[in-house]
Amino acid sequence: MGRGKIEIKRIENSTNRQVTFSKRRNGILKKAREISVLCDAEVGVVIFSSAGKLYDFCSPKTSLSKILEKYQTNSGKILWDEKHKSLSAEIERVKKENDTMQIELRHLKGEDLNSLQPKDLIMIEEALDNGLTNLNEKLMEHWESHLRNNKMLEDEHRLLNFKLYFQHQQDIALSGGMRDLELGYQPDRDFAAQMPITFRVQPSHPNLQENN
Amino acid sequence: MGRGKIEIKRIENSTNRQVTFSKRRNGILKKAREISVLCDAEVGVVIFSSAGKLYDFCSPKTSLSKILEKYQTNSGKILWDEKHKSLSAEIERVKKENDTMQIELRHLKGEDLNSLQPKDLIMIEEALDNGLTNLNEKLMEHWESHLRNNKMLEDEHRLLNFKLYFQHQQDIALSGGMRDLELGYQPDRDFAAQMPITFRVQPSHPNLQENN
DNA sequence: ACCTATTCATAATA
DNA sequence: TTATTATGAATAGGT
Repeated sequence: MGRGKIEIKRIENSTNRQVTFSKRRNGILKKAREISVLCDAEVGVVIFSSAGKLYDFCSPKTSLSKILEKYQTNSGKILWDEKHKSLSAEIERVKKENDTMQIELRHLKGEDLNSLQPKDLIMIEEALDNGLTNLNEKLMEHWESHLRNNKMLEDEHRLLNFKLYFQHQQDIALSGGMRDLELGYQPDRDFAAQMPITFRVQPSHPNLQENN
Repeated sequence: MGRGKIEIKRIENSTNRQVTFSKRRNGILKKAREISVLCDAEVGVVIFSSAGKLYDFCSPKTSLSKILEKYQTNSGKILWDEKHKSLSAEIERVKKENDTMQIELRHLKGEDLNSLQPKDLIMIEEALDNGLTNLNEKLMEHWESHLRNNKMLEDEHRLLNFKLYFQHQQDIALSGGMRDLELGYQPDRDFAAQMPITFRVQPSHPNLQENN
């Protein structure tokens, strides 16, 4: 097209090359715009001149990012930079770790045991036993601390009662009047109900039986 | 260019649209190739048809990756931003899941219990109990299957012995000779040592005591 | 897919 | 760079 046919090979004359680039570049970008409108296509064009100047087109209602993402999923080619690879690898790694833990958790909860050999089952059992031991130790600490606190409260309570009583007697002595003393220590009857299951003696926790 | 001028707007007739797409797509890709050769330009084109089919061109001696990397440094636009974000979010999500499981695992193993309240400890304990129950059930299955197999072997053994003995007696009867019968069933004395820890009766597994 | 009248893009030129 | 224009290329519509 033009005053003469040309061969498709590098234009040696730099000026001509530049002019041709300018014209054809516009031509391509125009065509890209047209096809995207006419045919409802998603188009992305990126052009660098030999001088390194950038020109680009992207069909409306989308973005180069989106087009390129689609390109990757569609072509299987990977356009990503190193950062992406490392991110993907990281995901892969963490997901694997996740799976391993998932399985271990299931096993500890007594699920998905069918594929395991007795040897493995016994290892899990030992882990569970161990966990229970540690757990009971910790619960015992809590319990003892609870008892200690309770004892302190009780002592304090008694002391207050004593003081009030003493005051009362003093009042009586001073005024000759008579009042009911309504205060008095009352143990918490609901306490047993708050006691953790662990400490209600039951056959499933012989260690605690021994500790009792 | 064609039998008539057309307006640049979406072609409603689907067949026409498809045909036009096909023609113009080829046109663009050809132009892209030509400008890259004629003008020594770097060109990348990605086109998706409305049906989602992918066509692309990339100038020789380079790659879409390289062109796009250059695009980013040159334009300042970050094509990967969205992808980056989604990947990072994915990592974040999976790592969080990981941490949760990590903590749960530790707790089940009786580690890092200091921050927990008795209520939480009891929940963990119930999970462990549950796990142990399931586990023991599974081990019991293995054990019983083991015993069954053993019984079958034993029965077979007895049968063989009986047959051999019978044969022996026949031989004696027939030959009048005398031979020692050296075969006989002997129980496996080491078997107890192979018995998994679970089944050796011990105070830590009262359920099994009951099952015995 | 092929045909071709027509429009469009552009090479040469200024 | 831009404008002009002759020419070849691209393609719309039809088969």
